[in-house]
Amino acid sequence: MATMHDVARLAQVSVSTVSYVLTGTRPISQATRNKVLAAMAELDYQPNAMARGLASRRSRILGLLMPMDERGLGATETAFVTGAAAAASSAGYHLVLSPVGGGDLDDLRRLASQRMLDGVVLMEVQLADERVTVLQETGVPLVLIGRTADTSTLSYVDIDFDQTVRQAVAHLVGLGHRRIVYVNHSAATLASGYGPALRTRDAFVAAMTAHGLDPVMIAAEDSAAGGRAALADALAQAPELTAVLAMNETAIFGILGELTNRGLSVPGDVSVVSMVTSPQVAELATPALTAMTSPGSTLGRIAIEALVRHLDGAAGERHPDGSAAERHQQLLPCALEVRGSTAVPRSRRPVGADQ
Amino acid sequence: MATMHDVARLAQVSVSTVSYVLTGTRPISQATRNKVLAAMAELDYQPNAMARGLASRRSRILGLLMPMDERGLGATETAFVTGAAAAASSAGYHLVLSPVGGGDLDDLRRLASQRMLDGVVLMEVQLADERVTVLQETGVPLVLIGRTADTSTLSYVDIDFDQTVRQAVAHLVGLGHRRIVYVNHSAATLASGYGPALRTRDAFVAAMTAHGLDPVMIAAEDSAAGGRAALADALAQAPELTAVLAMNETAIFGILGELTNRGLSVPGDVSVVSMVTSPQVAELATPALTAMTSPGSTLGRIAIEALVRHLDGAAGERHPDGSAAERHQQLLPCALEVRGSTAVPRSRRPVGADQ
DNA sequence: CCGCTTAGTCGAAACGCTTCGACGCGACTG
DNA sequence: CAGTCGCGTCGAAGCGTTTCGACTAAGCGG
Repeated sequence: MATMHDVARLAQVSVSTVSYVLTGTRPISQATRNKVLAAMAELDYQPNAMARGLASRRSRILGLLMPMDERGLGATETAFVTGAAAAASSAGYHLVLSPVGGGDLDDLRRLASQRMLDGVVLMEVQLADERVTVLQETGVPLVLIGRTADTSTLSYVDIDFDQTVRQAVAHLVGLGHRRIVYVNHSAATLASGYGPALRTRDAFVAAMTAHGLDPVMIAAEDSAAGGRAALADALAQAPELTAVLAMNETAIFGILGELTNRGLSVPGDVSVVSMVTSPQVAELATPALTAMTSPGSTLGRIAIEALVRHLDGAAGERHPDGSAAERHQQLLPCALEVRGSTAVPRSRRPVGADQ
Repeated sequence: MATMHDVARLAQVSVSTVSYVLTGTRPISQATRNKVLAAMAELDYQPNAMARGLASRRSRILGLLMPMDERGLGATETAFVTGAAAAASSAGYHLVLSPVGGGDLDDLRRLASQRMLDGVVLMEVQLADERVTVLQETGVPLVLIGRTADTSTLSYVDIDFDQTVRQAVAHLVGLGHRRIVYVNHSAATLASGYGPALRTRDAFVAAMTAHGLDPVMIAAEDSAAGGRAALADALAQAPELTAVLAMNETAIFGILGELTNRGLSVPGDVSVVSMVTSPQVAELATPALTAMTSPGSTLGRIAIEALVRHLDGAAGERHPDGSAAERHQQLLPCALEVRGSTAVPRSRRPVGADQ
């Protein structure tokens, strides 16, 4: 493994000159630069990341902290990751994913305070999230995907749930649906303060009320069985329903299965819209699902760009008022993609009327 | 940020003593150890990962290189990652995931040769995989998930596809099925040398032949539409089929949809077995799929353990014959989990006979 | 023609840790 | 009782960079 000394010796310049060629911190004449570059190529020189990190006090590594549960990562999350990785790479940073679970807060603290990460993007943020506190204590620059309850001091990028729900409801109402049921995540998830679940709930109530309609909501476990149970609940509470709006990407397959079991066709008898769903998953169903597609990779890119701007700009760009850091706060809506699972309701008669 | 010097001064010992307390490289008396520990606690000392890495020439970071395509990560891959992370953590290593795509071989080379990673686990290995070559050139210890064509010089852990297919076929044949169609990945995937696709294909031919049956195989695109097309193909080639064995986790939903469309019930008319599938995905279908469950987290754990053994044992444990490294090569079968999608065939008459 | 800036380069001091050789000392050994 | 050994500790030399101050030579306005 060649070091900078070797390069310097071969190019007959000092070590610092080699460093300047590499980092561009000071001007170097074209002739010298060429000599150095040639030496590097000849020795197949690669800078040692550790030494560089130690001396410069920055690792050029960004962490993406993603809780990995049994469910796996949907295409949405994957798009997010690839978007973030691409953005990091083009800004000259490496992106590493750390699969920190719920329990290992200590592990998280250690990772952050060992100065191995220049900055961190935190996914799946809860309204009250201990991880945010831990990370803030360590002083690592931080961008959230999602929002905590108090957003005032933090940078975040999140889906505009309000707008997304409003658009979904408008689509269904526009088709003529009046009786729409919203299937959310489980009661436990709601109780735990999962932002998307809470925000979409509120947005649904608001949107339906605005249309003069009655908002019916059901909580469903994140499983096919949960979806089946939720549909049963829904039909019990609102036998005349003609449309289902589902936030729960996992439960939706159970919902579809149960509809078939009960002899109800999609979209003939019941229209279904899936929220925050990737095209890939939407296409898995038969018929393919009309869905609100999440802006996954854009979200990832924006988060990283905000973080990098903060890091690279940290030098002198403070506000006139003396406030330390720029906050970046942004919401992106999901896009409506109409596929085969929504249609004009067959009739205004309650679907259960002929039973 | 407190440094080791601060700790040493506060504890009134030398810097090296503090280091020995931390690393356990040399014996330290209990009294001294306590003084040092107390000082660390008081200063909230955290060792600087970069300095440590520079001095010791090891980062205690392991890389998990996972290609992330649009499809997303299934529960199988997720289980793998969590298993690996847990194993790494309990061996005192950090595990970072790097979402290296196909194109960035240079990026990969840079990452590996900057001595930031002590070792690497490579996922989704192709039979002829350039990444393996690149990584071997850099001299980074390497464990594969999957196998290249020539396995002689490499460590790997992989699914025992032969055994898995044999077991799946045995299950169906045991129920009385004679006409079984195997739905593989796409022709393009096969042509690209994707090991699992090729190995299962060969294993299926062998298993069917052993039972005196005719192996019918269909390639399907990784999408629901691909699955629908594949089923149409299958019925054209073997109208009397009573069972489908599918390797393609994505296409399987299309297969199920198309069966329903054609008025064929599962498992009444056709039994379906999904290969290398997680319980979570299997439960999404209605009825839940009989599946060969992949040993995800075990696979991850074993891979990391092999890597760590290599790294920690690297000191003197060479073979008597002088060969440098121990190779770890292991295959794990998937476990058959019978759910609702398989049953005794309704009759021996071709399913298409009444058309 | 003189001082001043600026481009281009060098040498040396960090950065925060590990590790090696050395040393003092009490406990064995013969 | 001298010689050995191993435990516990120290000081110093790196590890491979970045970065800062200093120096030289050239360019320029007055």
